[in-house]
Amino acid sequence: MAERADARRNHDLIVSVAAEAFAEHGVDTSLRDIARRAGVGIGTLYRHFPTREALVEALLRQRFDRLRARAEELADQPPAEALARWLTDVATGSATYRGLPESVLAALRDETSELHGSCVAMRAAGAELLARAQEEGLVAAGVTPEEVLALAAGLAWAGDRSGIAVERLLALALDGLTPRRR
Amino acid sequence: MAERADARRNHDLIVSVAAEAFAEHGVDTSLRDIARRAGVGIGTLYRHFPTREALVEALLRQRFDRLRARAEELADQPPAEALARWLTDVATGSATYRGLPESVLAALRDETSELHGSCVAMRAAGAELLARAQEEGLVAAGVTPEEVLALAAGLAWAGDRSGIAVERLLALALDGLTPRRR
DNA sequence: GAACATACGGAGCACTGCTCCGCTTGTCAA
DNA sequence: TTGACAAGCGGAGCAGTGCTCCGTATGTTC
Repeated sequence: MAERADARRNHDLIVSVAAEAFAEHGVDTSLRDIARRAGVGIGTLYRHFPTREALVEALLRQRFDRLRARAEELADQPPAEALARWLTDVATGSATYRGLPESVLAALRDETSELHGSCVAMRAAGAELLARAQEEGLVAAGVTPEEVLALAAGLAWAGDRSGIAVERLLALALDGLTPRRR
Repeated sequence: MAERADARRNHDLIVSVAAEAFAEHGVDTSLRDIARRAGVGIGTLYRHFPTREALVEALLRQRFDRLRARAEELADQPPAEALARWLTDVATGSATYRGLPESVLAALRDETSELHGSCVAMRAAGAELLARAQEEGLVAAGVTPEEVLALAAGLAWAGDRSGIAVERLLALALDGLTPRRR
């Protein structure tokens, strides 16, 4: 028996309402509230998304895919600029929903997560940019993609909490707070 | 009428149990649980600390005071090292309780907070270190104390979530990810 | 030892995440 | 068209949360 039409309709409805609610109140929004706003029962919401993470994942996957695509777009630009631009996109994009940076780091670590795959693909694309910058000596050799992503996520988090622009914090970290003695 | 002995006893008991519980499960630990572990009723806990923030504040104030003192200790060291050491202390100290970096940034912003005073004092002491580093051209002129603190808090947060050492992330930010073209 | 302000404890309210299950409803074969 | 039935729906219900309120107990003072 094929997928029922009402099920698909509800699925999409919940996703779109959740996107709105998350953007408005962060990823900790009450799921009951989302169900209410979508006009479905709480049971229906849980049928489609057994955990809150599952719902976040549905919204996060496309974000990861977009960031991967973005990294590939930037491949033909000068390494330093490409890396800086990409990290800015990562950080500012993470500020869409309050609580999202946490999900990003969680998805990277949790290998059983549905998201892990697309998250790893994104990281790999970013790693490419990082490697190119390192080849040209623009970034220290020992720096790993994980470190760079953690840095970006942390600054996205801090920007949200402090009211300081994420771009500013990222610029400080990229240029180095303390200029090199020369 | 003087303060009752049982009240003072309970107050101190709750604080010490809370410190333990926060260190173990983060600042979002159930307050009912803390009351239970302290052997007092939930009402008693709320009588002493009307909000969760009040309880966090009681634990945070001494931390701020210590960081202020630490900044003053470091005053006679070379500016760059002094700033780096102090920020390391800020960041690693923030990792004591999960959720603490958030409280730090919140206390800085919320001027009505009980904590605001000691938090501002700490910031001022840190600002001194920053200013000295800037005078010697070791840090770019436009960088503000708020930005530096937000950076440290964000990296403390990211370190906790990513499993990467806070010191490592801070070192990346201080040295600059992208070495200067010269 | 009496009087009384002060502090205590927990029942209770409105909320949360999540489960479970009786009742609909969409779908497809007859 | 109609019947059968899997699939999906909705919400009552459970255990937990933060927080309030108030009758009861207790430390303190005269």
